[in-house]
Amino acid sequence: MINFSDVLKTVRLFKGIEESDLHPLLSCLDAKVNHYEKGQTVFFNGESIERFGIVLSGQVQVVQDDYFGNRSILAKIDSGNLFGESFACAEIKTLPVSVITTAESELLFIDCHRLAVPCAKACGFHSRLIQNMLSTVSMKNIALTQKIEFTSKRTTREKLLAYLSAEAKKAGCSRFTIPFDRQELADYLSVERSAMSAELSKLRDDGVLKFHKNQFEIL
Amino acid sequence: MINFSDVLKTVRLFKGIEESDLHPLLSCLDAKVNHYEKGQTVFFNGESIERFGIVLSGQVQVVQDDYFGNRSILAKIDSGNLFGESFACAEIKTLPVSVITTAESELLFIDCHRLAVPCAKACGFHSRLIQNMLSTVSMKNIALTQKIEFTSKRTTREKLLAYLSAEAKKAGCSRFTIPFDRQELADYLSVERSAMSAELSKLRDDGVLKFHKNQFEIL
DNA sequence: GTTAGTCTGTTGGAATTCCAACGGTAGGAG
DNA sequence: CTCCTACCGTTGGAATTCCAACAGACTAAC
Repeated sequence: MINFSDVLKTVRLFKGIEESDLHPLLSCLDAKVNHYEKGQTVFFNGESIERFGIVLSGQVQVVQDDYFGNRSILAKIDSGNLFGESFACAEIKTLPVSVITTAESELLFIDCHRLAVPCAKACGFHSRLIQNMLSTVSMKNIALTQKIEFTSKRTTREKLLAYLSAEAKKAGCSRFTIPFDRQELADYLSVERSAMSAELSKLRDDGVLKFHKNQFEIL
Repeated sequence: MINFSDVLKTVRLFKGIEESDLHPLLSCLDAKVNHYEKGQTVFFNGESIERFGIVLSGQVQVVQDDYFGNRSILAKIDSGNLFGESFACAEIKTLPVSVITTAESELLFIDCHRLAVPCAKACGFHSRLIQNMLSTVSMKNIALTQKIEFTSKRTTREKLLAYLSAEAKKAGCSRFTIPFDRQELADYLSVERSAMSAELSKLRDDGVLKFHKNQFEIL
């Protein structure tokens, strides 16, 4: 295994684990690194996976083909991030998606069972790792639930207000900065950018909020 | 602890664990049962929780109040099901929701850390429990992701086709039965029931699908 | 059989969103 | 400075959805 420690440090799953402990941990987990060329398929639709992946370099995409053959991109996974962990952990029999590389990539694979079952040596990192894994999946869960709350509103105005008020609540302040530009926000809320811009202006004119670029204030 | 074994058997988190092993397991986890009257608050918005709950009898609701004070119901949790597990596992500092009882209830509480860290006795159920927990949270994750795929489509027609084709794929057959009535399906897809009904009829007239009640066939 | 209640499909007008196109502004490159 | 590009707001007509109301089919209770 080449030296990927600078990437591994940034992986949330390994948070709280000393850099010096990473190597023994990975061999304990029987982790394996594979090299992929651009455009290769990592996980095939329909197969059953027991390992999930971590992108060490390059990028992968999670894609889905529907009944009619239309392909849609569900996620782009960059260096330092996990993919397939939900499917591996949920012990899904047939993968409903495919994972393909969009660039030459180094990918690390870890067996979900190995992670969940304490090893014979009872190494001390294991419980930390398990907590991190649970935390990672749970946080994704919370983020997804929140997104659904926003997007399930019927009008653009309500979606915006739901999102912005949540951000204000999170910031604990009526003034806050959002991490999206307009196009990204529109995509996140599943609305049209121009219609959203118009609605933002309307909200401003109605005296509900002020904004400048990514800075917002609810009045 | 009174005899709740008939409920506990049905809890997914304990799948694969012998009924006779449940009692020692629960005491190993330091699980506690509390009684609540109807309308009591179990978890308060803003607090930090380390335990999640399992409904043994009665019902709880997960509710959220937005910036403007409007309350919305995020979930109704019946007997045998978990609540708060994502927040407890993700180690969220301030709970963004409240949990309240909608009926007189018996609730079981389990510490997330206790669950993730192998106990001193190294009891054999632990790794099974951890796998079940990971599996439970991951499955919820997958379900949420799928729902977002459907609802993020722009038109009712596309939402319907995305959902129905996914059901067909899941069933492995162009004929299948859905678990919703019309109103529930409309709520799930975040569209208007009547508009959805109209669109279903249009899809039938266009020769794309057939249906009778909850039975559908894609042509 | 009658009645009440629930579920589903239909319809028409009001409201909203989509879509494409355009203009303005800010920032970077040459 | 000028050109170029990216981002944002605006606008108007087309398309879609929402909303309320109603009618038919079915079920359960009496």
